[in-house]
Amino acid sequence: MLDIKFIRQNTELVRDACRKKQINPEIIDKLMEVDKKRSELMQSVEKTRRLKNEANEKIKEASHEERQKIIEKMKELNNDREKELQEIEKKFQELMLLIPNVPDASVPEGLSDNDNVEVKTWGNIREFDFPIKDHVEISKNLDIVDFDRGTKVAGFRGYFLKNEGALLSFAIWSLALEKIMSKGFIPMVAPSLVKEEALIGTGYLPQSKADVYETSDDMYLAGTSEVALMNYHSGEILALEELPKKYVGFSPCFRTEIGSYGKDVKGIFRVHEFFKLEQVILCENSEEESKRLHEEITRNAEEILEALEIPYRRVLNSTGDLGLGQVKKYDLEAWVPSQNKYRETHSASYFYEFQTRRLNIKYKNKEGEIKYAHSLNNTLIATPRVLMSLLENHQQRDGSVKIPEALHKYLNFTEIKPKNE
RNA sequence: GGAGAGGUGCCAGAGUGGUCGAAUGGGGCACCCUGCUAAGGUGUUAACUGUGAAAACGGUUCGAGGGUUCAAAUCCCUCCCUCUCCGCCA
Repeated sequence: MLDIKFIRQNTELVRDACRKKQINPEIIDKLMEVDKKRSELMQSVEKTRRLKNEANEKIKEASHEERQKIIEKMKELNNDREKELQEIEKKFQELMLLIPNVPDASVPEGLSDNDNVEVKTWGNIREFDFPIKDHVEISKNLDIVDFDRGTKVAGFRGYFLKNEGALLSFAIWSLALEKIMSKGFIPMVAPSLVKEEALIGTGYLPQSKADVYETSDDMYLAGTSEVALMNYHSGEILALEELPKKYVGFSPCFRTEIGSYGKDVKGIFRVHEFFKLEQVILCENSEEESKRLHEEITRNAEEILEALEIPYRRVLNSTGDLGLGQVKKYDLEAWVPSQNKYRETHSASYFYEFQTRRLNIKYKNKEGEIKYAHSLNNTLIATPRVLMSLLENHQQRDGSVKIPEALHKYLNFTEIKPKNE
């Protein structure tokens, strides 16, 4: 959510943000109209309230007769405008939730992820001197993912990680957790089952209702632990000394993947249920600080991919690929040999006050003023998605897969051999 | 699932229609005092928001929403949340 004062003063800027994020800019006109009405009504209503309050003061000390007189007078004050104000207020809030944050000037304009700009690549893309297999085939041969029984049990996009596949996941989590904790992140195991307000606070609702599972008792299954972690401090005023607050949350993540029915139907790339370690940061209300930490959390994730020896690239997302609240976003994309392209595995973004306004997360600055904090988040590692790249990039001629050295200390094997050839 | 209790300021906790933005205690902050010294005293200590250049002056907020009333922390309704006991359960 933006500050209405900011919108009033920068109406054209926000209108432009709508255009860039492909939101109908008419919403701004509507908002300004409602805002004007709201201000007028508010002033009128407050005037009436003032009269009432003054009368109340008098009544306290008035004699019986005076009292009756005042009461009669007060009865005549009509309250129609109160109702009107309430209705306008409701409309106002609804609109405010739909107003997008303004993208950073450095964000390239575009319509979709096709317009994202590559800003960095890392690692050498392997030249295979044998016919390569995709991760589905590899994992079947190694008996580390069971898709058939996965769909039998869990339906479309269901899967079981099995044997070394299961162990590999634990090893990756351990590696990632160890690395991020050495940087002062506080480890959290976060709820996935959350209340509606938690999703509104983070900006997933009301916009993206279709992407989220709703339970039979009106709870929701969050698609990321960002939701719970951001809500962790909702309604709080933090001390300056505790900022930046750095959390790494672990949780199962649920996504309906509505709108991508035909995409990535095979394998573990796009599933309804996965696990993720997520970085979430609350920091001071400073653009420089947000930008600095944004680079930092992006690097943190890159270091994990590097430890896993997976070639990747960093892209700067175009305006069309930004969420409602995001100011700027980098995606990390890991190399997938069988598809001969990079595929998204991480998403690092910052929001300025967009989320903290909704969640009411503040802190007291040096001057003692209460400010909204800034928020950022990034994937640290998501499984099983990253396994796709890991398995394919490290596959060997004989069908086995070599385990990257960084994981050895968490496992009692250094390669996975085919079990049924 | 059954039964009960409760949601008030940074915390604890009083308050059952106007004298309550809210007693009292604790904590925080400021100043003072000092041979009862990990002590004593005095004062102070909410957030949001409107008009305004500012000073200032208003408005809102006692879980949320609605209602009764000239007037609601206090009465009524709905919802949410928390806790306790029993049951069930990893």
